Amino acid sequence: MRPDLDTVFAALADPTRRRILTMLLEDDMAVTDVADPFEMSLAAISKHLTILTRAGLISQEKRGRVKWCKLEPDAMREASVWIASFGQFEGLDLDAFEVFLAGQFASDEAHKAEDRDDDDDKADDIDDVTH
Amino acid sequence: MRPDLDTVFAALADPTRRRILTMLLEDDMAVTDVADPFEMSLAAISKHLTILTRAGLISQEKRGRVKWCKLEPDAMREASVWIASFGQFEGLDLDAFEVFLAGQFASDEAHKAEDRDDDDDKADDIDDVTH
DNA sequence: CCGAAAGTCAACCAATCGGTTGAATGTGCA
DNA sequence: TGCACATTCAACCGATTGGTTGACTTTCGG
Repeated sequence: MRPDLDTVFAALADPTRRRILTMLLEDDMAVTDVADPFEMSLAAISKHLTILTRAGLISQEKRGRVKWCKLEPDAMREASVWIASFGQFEGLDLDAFEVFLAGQFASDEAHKAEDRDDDDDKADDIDDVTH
Repeated sequence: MRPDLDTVFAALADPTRRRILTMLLEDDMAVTDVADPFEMSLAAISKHLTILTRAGLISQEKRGRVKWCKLEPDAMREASVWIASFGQFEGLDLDAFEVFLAGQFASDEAHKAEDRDDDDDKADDIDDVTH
C-alpha cells in the first residue's frame, strides 16, 4: 500500500489534516489528544487520521487501548520532490537549492537543540530531499 | 480569487491535472491541444482546466475562438512553501526560502518570450541565483 | 452565407468526502 | 467483576468529483 502522489496531495488538501500534521510535528499523539483542539467529533478525526495513514503521511500504532499517531516524513517528501522537480524549476539550480537548504539547516542547528526534548532523526532527512 | 492551499492541493491530487501542468511547462496550449493526448472527452478536460484555473495554477485567455492555457507559478509556489516549511524543514528560514524561490522564479521571465517553437534556454537563466 | 471547429453548458451517473449520531469493541483500573 | 475510557464501525446526509453524452454558442474560413 505505497503512498502515491494522488493520495498524498488529496490528504494535504484539507485544513484539518494539515493542522493535524503540524501538531504531530511536536510530538506523537493519541487519537483523543489529536481530536482535542478541534470542534468536530472524535469519529471525524478518526476518519481524517485514516486518510492520513492511507496516504502514508502518518502511521498509527496501538499500545494498550491507546493508538499513537506519528509523522512519516517520506510521503510528504515525495510530494515535495514532485513540486520541486516541476518544470517551473526548470531554471532552478538544484545544486544551489541543496546548498541553500544545507545552509539553512546548518545555521539552524544552534537554536534547534534547545527546544527539542524528543530525539528524532528529522535532521538527517534533509539530505535527500531533492532526489 | 486568491488560490488557497486547499484548492491547490486538491487540484494537484489528480494525475490528469498533474500531467496537464507538465505539458503546459513546455508551452502555452489551446484547450483542444491539451485534450489531445488524453483518452477522455474534451468536456472532461475542460472541467480539469476549470479546476486548475480555480486553484490559480493556470490562467486561460481567449483569443479568437481559441482559449489559451498558461501556467501560473504563484499558486504552486504557495504549496511548495507550505511543504518546505514543514517538518523536515522545521527551522527553515521561511523568508529566506521565499527569497530564494523568488530569485529562481525570476529567471522564468525568459521563458515567456513570445516566439517559442523550440526553446532550450535553460542555460542562461540560472545565472543570478540568490545568495 | 454555410459549415466546421473550439469550447462550454446541462443533465446525468456512480463514487467519494466530510461531517453527524449511536452502537459496538477493546482495554485498563478499582 | 464491572465500569469508564479509547477508538472504530455503521448508517446516514448533502456536497463534490470525475466522467459521460448531446445540445448550444461563438468564431473562423471558403
